[in-house]
Amino acid sequence: MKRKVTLKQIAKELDVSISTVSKALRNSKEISEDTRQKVQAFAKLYNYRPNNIALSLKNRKTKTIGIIIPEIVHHFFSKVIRGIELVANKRGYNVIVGLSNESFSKEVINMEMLANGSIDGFILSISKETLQQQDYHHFTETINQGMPIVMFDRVVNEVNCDKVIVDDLKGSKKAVNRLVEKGCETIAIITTKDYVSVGRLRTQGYIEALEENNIKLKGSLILKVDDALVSDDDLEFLEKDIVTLIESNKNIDGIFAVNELYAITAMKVARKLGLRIPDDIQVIGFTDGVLSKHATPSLTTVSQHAQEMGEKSAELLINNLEIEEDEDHYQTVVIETELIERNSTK
Amino acid sequence: MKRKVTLKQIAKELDVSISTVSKALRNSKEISEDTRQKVQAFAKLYNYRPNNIALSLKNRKTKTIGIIIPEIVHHFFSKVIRGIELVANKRGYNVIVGLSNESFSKEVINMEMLANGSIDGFILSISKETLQQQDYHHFTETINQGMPIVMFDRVVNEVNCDKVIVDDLKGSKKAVNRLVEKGCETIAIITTKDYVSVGRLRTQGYIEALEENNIKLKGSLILKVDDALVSDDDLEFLEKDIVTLIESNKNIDGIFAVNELYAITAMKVARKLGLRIPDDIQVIGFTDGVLSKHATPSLTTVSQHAQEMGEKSAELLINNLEIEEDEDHYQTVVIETELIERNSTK
DNA sequence: TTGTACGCGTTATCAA
DNA sequence: TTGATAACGCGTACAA
Repeated sequence: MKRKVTLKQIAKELDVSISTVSKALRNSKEISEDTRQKVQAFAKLYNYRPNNIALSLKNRKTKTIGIIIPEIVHHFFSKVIRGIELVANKRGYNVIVGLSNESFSKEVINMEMLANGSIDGFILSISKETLQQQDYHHFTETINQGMPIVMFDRVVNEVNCDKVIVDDLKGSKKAVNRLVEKGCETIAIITTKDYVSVGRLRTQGYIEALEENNIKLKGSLILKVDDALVSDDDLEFLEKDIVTLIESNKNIDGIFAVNELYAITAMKVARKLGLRIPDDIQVIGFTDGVLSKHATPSLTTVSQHAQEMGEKSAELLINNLEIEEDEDHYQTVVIETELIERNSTK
Repeated sequence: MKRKVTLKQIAKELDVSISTVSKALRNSKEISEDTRQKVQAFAKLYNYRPNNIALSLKNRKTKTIGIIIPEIVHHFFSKVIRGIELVANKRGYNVIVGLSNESFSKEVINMEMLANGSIDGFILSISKETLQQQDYHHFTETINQGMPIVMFDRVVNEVNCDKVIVDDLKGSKKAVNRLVEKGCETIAIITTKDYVSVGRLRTQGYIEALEENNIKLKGSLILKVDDALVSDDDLEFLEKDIVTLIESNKNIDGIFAVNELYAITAMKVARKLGLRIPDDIQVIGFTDGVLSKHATPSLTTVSQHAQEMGEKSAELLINNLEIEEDEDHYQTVVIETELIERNSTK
């Protein structure tokens, strides 16, 4: 087993000083052609690579980005990671991932763990618990210590930093407008409780779209779900709620769901009730995941361009890191949504 | 903006030496109660945290695990990551993620990047390109340098290290046996080309199960797909292949597919051809992802226990890291599969 | 009880 | 052209 070699070992072996070796390897022309070649040959032979940790310590930067997300088993978040990783790698950065599991304390602990020198900056999406508690001190403290943060998707006005968001409002308006165009007159929405900001915005988009189309808003057409369908039981409750929704509004001909799972569950329930999609009811979802694509019928959906969000977030962070610029010049980038039409609409 | 404070700064501020501060913070009883309290109070006030990088350099260990996977936008892999992260965090480790994107060169580059001091060990699943080229020198070299590797799922005999695998053979036998039990007599398989080891093993399980049930093997019932359904075009080809499969074997009453996508595509095609599931054809897949659960009908599937694989991998690696034990004592842990019965079988 | 010195691996500065 | 030294931040053996 040949352990990693260090400058010191090479120096000892070749009987020169450490600094000579270092310079020779970096092609400094202070060093004679002769020793340079000798050193480089030796280094190559023993496959010398500078130790990242030592470099990090010396340079006071790690070339590593910390990602904190609520959940990794989720198409949206994994796509964002892919986007981040893509540009991070291209620009010579690594990516270290922490999961908050939607918990405030895990979010705090994870951030503290990484903030102590392991990374140069954060890209994160806020956990639900944090959003509920509205306690954002760990973010502001991190920023105050000079460590930049880029927030994506689940962001919050209280924290001053770069942000990358989806235009949820506009996206859901697009969806509802399309349903109207396709002839729907009674459009229901299946959404989350309001503390999830994206849910709130998408609900608002629904409301505004109806207004703009002069369709009267009806409270019974708005189904607010308790979110986080983790267990199968939750799913059953959702199904029952949807049954009620449809049965108490017999003339529903369009459903807009703020996520994929709500949408395909709605389709499933509708079909069970003998309704046909898209003939009797048209459905549009939000989020472009696997379920939408492979459901039968495939689901028309508002794509959030998750990977692009990741790419943009990484660009923002790295620019911030590398271009020592005026701080407080934070920007919020809005990623446009795109309506992907498939077979759940006419 | 108050930057992170170091021992040196505290020492200077309190007019004591650095080592006094260090000792005081670690509750060394060499230090007088008096100064200890003073130092700790100050440290708390300024929220002192030791710098991870400095610790890593000093201790020659980073408390960080490197994960290299082919693809993160994939239920199986993200679940494995979740498992790894879970036990890693519990044992005080962080997790750094590199994506090979199924490419040999990206796998090599990513590993080199991380191997130079950034991490203590690897958990990885081999990229397809690497499997095809059968070039495993980067793994053996890494191991030779004293950096442990745990491979999961896509493993290879040529490399000597800890491994965590699914019992693909037994899992697919379970599936096929179940189809037989449920009355199927003509069972087709949709699988990958043989260089993907899991595909090969699952195919083999299919063959053995048929033999054990005295069902004659028929070449035309084996559909080997070129894998990696990335584009929509690929998917169309797959659908056509399945159409051919079913139409040229009119009596097919069971399909075993080695992954989720193949399985639900098969269901889709079958339905298009006017066949009913599970009445006319029963289908079983492999991998327990979202598609299986939410498809209509929901898919009976062989669960791989991805999260458990991740947990086990992390345990193996960390044990290896922390218990300076006899090397060459590598083990291969087999995670049992579980048949989850849903509605695509009778 | 406190402080000095050293080493982890590297690079930069300055001296020889 | 080469080498010694300091510094990045920390912990610890040893000296005071």
